[in-house]
Amino acid sequence: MDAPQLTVGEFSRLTHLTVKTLHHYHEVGVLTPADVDPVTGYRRYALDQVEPALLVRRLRGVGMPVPQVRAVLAADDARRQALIAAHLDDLRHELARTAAAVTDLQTLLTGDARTVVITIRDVPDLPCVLATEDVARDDITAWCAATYPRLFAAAGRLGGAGGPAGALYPGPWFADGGGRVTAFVPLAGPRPGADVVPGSRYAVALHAGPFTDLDRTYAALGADVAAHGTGTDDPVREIYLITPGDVTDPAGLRTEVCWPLTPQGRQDTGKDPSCP
Amino acid sequence: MDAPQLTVGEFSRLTHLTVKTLHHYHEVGVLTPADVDPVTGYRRYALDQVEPALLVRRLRGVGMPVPQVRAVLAADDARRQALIAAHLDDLRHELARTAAAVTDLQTLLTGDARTVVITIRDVPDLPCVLATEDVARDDITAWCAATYPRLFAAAGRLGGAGGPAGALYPGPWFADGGGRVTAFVPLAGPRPGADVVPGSRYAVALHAGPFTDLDRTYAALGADVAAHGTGTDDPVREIYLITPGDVTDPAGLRTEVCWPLTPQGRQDTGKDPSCP
DNA sequence: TTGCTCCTCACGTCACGTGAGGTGGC
DNA sequence: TTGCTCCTCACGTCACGTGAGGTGGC
Repeated sequence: MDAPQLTVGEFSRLTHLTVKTLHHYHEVGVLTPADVDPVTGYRRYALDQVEPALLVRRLRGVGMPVPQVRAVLAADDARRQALIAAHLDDLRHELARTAAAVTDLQTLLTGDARTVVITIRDVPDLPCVLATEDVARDDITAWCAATYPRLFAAAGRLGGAGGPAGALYPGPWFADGGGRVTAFVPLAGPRPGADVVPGSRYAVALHAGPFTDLDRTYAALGADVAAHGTGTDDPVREIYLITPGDVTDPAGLRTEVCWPLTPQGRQDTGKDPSCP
Repeated sequence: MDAPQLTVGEFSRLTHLTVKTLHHYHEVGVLTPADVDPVTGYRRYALDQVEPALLVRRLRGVGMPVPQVRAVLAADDARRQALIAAHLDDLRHELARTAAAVTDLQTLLTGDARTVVITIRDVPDLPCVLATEDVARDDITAWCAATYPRLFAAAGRLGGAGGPAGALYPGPWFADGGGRVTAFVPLAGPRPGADVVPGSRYAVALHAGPFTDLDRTYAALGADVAAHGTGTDDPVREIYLITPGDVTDPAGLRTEVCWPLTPQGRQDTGKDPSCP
């Protein structure tokens, strides 16, 4: 007796996947019918394809991308567990990101911390250890998490860090959704042959809170500079006074945003609240 | 003195929206530049467009669809609050859905409740109040929540309900992602002129747990029927023994799934555990 | 034979991203 | 004048959904 096979319609009834979805899964190789009639093109599914189909439905239901679903189906049990666990971890991160985004939105709506104090500061050339790389906007957090420990370790071997770490973001970085970034850690003393982050005159604002909110400070700062017409196209400098390594609550983070000015622009205000 | 205007690149630096994103928002009318040079096509943004841009970034960050974002920007303060609150509510529902999907996945993986007991039952014609409508799969939960209270109220006026409510899902319903559904509530006594849900022989399985897991029971039932070759293309019947109105934990739900058989098919098993 | 199921294109959706190829402004 | 910024198509991505137009099986 032949093992019974199912048409797409019947298979769809068992699995609650639409026919169009089954066509799609056939096309991309996620659920290939046990049999395809070479003349009519009719798809035939075997009963033992029902179980994988239920799994596919659930994996897609938790947002796993189709290529990963295919990988899960092809994997043995141990690897299957690992792939699924990894995706659930991605889900948790995504959830945390969304929660943070809701907080950001509410912060904006309630108008908390709207006052941004802008000071003018001349920053000298800074001997540093630094790293420059092409980084996409989406990868910047992971890149920083990997890079700064390395830089601090290197600085330690050269006499220790001489101040908070920072980074340089060229003008087009945000416009392009990524690009060349420079991360640096200043050295405690002058060091012959060390890299140097060039000084400049800056309009500086202190950003309190999560990085996702940085655009608020950028906006206030950039709008002020635009209104005065004294900006340049040099990179923006960020200085990380209190970092995710120092506090667990993102609300505790402190970052200085430094917008480059022409040397002939506004005068150094001397009194800089964040640099007493 | 002219109010300073910003090029896309500059505006992008202030708002952290990419140039491509700003082009897109221009095209779809979310953020229209204050000025567009008629000859070069150059976009110019005003400083007071920075604030709406920050809002757009946050609304998109919490997943609000672009048309809704446009509506928020166009709305006055009260309506704006309402639209945002409504979306955050959508987000919460989506979150609950995902959490349930994770549970479903884990249930499948641990293999809990895999044993499905199948019985054969002859169901007689049933006098009912019923509602038939075209419903998409995504809308089915909301439709049921709206329809059953109405049906129970109607049954009450006709002498009360004579058993648990149910529904008929035609064969192609799942294949097509929706279609004509019939929801019914049986009447306590015979009632001249009342609608009748026609009886049939069914293979019946009791589904314990959330509706999102129903495919598991459909699969077991449909596979069994396919293996015996005694199925028909009549609608599947669901019977809601314990409904979301009865319990808060979806794990407590009890639903009978009835797969139609030919009258000459397998015999009524007589002893039906869920119908003592 | 009727009507349902099945088939294959081909295009639409959503919110942008990715080049290609060309021009404007300092 | 060079090089950067800006522009407009046109097409790609992702996971299907939506018809159109036609054929197979009971």
